[in-house]
Amino acid sequence: MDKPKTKIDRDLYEYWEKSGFFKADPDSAKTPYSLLIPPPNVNGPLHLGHAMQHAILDCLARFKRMQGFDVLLLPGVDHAGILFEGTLNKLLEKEGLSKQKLGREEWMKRAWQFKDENYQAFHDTWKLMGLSADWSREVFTLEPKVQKAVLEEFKTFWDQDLLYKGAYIVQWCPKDQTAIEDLEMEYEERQEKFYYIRYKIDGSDDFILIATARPETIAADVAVAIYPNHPKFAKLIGKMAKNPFTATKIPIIEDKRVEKDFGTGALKITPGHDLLDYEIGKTHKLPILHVVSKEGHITNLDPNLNGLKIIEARDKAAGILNEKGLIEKVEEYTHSVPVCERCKTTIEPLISEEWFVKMKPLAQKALKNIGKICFLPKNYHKIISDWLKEIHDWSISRSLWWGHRIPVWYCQKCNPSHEVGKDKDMVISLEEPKDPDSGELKKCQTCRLSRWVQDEQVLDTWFSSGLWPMATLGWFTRRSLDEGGPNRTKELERYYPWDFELTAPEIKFLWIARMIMLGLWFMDEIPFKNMFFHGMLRDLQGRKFSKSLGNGIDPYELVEQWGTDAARMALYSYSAPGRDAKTSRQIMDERCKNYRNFGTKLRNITRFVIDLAPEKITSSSSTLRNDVIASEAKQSKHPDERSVHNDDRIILEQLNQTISEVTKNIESFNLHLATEKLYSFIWHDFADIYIEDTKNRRAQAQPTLEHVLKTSLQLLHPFMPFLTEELWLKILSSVEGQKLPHINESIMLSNWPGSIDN
RNA sequence: GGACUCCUAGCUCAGCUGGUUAGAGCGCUUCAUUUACACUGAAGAGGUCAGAGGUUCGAACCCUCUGGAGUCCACCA
Repeated sequence: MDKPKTKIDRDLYEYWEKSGFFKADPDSAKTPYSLLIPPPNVNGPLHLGHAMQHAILDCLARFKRMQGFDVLLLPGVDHAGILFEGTLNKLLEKEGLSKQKLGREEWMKRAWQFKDENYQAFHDTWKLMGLSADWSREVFTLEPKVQKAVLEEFKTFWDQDLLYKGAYIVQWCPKDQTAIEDLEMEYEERQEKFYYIRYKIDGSDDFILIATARPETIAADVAVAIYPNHPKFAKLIGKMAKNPFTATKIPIIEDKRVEKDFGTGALKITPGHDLLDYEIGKTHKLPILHVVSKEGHITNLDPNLNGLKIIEARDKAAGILNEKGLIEKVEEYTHSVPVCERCKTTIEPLISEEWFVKMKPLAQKALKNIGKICFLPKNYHKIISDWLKEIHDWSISRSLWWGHRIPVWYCQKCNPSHEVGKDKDMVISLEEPKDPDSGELKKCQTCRLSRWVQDEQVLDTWFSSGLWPMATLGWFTRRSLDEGGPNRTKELERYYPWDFELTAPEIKFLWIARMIMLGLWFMDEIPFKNMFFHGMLRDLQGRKFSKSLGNGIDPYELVEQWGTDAARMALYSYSAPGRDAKTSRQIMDERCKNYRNFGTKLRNITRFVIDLAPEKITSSSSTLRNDVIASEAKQSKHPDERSVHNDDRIILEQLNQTISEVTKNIESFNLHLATEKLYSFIWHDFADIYIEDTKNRRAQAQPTLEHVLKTSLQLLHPFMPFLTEELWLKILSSVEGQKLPHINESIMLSNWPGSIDN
């Protein structure tokens, strides 16, 4: 029974799209209003959160269009580097395949295939939701347009000395085989053993007691550090301790970063595998040893543990120490262990060659200007500012295949170790570097050969996503970089900064803060005027929806069962800015059902008002039609002043109040309040009271009935686009007896109702 | 350790800058019985707005404290 309705929705969508109603027009004389769709990650299907985002964006877009703005609702998709690669590799694993087995070329083929599948699914869902986006401007983050923007970003950073490459300690995910940044980690509470180990003092029977959770890394210990003036250990300063595994002499040093009350107050220093140790090692100019490989195995630095996985090595190391009588005691303790946010693998801090961006100057500029952005809820201003104040350098390289490959080429002969610097044999370029004049391959200035190899790594996803507000509008696509032509497209001039952007709070730093910094840095202007953080939908126990928990709610199923409009309305009821909400399939069904019923009510109202109109007022229908077509907002004039019944006056007053309240609430992004008002006005004020009261004076009330109905449809259209359009066209065709909609009669083109000035 | 948010009817949630008897949906009770609409209508029960104190003529809303739930950031040798 719902099938034909879905069919009508699809037809309507096609009608809108073909008529070009979704398209922005940069040449228009209208005031622009721009909304940027946060690009969903192309690694999996859209979920309820996406559906809510799309419902909100679409509502605002439709509202602004009706208000007479030139609306740009720009869609796009993110390649989602590490996330996508992880998902695909898991799929390949099931087929018995892997990255290594396939090789880069074949793997990339599969990757693009997988991307296309998801992409198609996105489009289906978007259209099903009624998203009125300008499809002609859709952007994918790996397309040439974005590549050029990314190149520009990279090159500019390089020229400004904000970019560096080097071997530093990083958070390494052994499963994904790449460095990740702090924001991509989370912590898991684990119960582990805490070993108290004796490090012998060289040339004495004395020892220094050290507490550690990682005995397997002892071979890479290069010092023992105590906090300054430790009452028990201070006398040992200047002496050497002996590494329990390698018997190497290691110095005992003082450093105030050691906590006196943690463990024994003495810390083993392993600069190769711990962030704090790395810092302390740097200060004291200690060597760096590697005992954990990028695969998460012990290296040959420790012959006893060589090749073992971390966990195995830990037990064995403890065993060996125990045999040597070096373990004083073992405690059980719980602490949080950093894991990869994506694959939950334990992170191994280790030294790796990576690229970094110096963020201080960008953050400072952002801090100066962040006040120009209107955040909803407004406390996000503080949250993001606080983070910006504490910013550290951004590690932007990832050892993946899926993403923007770092646009740096090294001379194979002169720069085999891929060193980086103004005086090194390297070139920044998307393609194999060419000479701009001859078009031939560029020659290395040292060896005059043209054998270039590109950097193996790709850029962090957010390096490109951070440019989203600019790249989508053609930032730096108008000129090649060497030409110096205008870098601002018409679109960029017109639609940047964006009027509205929204997102889930979980990517406020990864994405939003980056966009703010990059936008200000490159455009000298904030990227968006209104930044809306919606709440997170959670299950009834307050957990996030996730595939692994299997507690997700498929928006597609809701739409199938209750219709798009009903599903949208249910989502608006959860859209209060920044408010998390608990829900379940059952609760979503209840709400959807309620709004499905509301839709039916509206359908019945229309049947009553239009289909069952009294015969004698056929003549007034032409008035209605003119009214509808002209539809000047201010012209929602009220019908026939002379015969105003008191009930008419009341309903028109209520209508007026509804208009101003709904308008105000949409403008302040309180969609949940707008829908609530419309619901109670249409159902209770209009249907239950007014319509009932007009039954004994139907003919007299008919013009008011039609007027209120028509205006209600308009007010409701941004929220329930399909039903309102269907009924709107029905009203028109009932007047002229036509069946098919004529262009320019869509409710989308009607003007937003204004309240009548009394 | 630092920051933020929340606790309102059985359930899920609204309640703008403090202002008359605190709202919605679902659920519940009673009635109406084919009405444009049963995907309905009418009537109703149900809340000392987490607790305590304070400011105020007046507090669900502002301040302080306590309790509970959750999120984020930092850290856990």
